Amino acid sequence: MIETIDKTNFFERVYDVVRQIPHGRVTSYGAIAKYLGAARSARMVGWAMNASHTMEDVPAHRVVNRKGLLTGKFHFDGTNLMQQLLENEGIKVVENQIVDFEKYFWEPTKRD
DNA sequence: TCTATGACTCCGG
DNA sequence: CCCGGAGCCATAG
Repeated sequence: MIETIDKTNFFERVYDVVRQIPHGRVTSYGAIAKYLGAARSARMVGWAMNASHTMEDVPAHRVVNRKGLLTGKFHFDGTNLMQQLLENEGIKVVENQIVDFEKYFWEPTKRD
């Protein structure tokens, strides 16, 4: 529940949304930012993800840019760890880009 | 307080 | 869709 989150922490709001991403689905930074009411702060979402390393329940690998490109894969420990995690969820990834991105795309507002 | 930065996005060509 | 440029804004130093 977003309302129950400590709104003082922008990061935690992002983390909460990311945690709500269904298994086998992905979303974009902009979608999250928009859901948080800061559509122009997509970069902040990415920034928050950078700090998500301290979190364990934050599937940052399910968050990609609007093109479905794994822009943050280099921030993971392994070179292709992010891709492996996505493929493990049934998502096809080629050249650091999610195949049929629109098909796997998940919008926070839908929370399907 | 001010400046730099970024796992982004939008816009025009 | 690709490319270059501009905008946005929270956090770090």
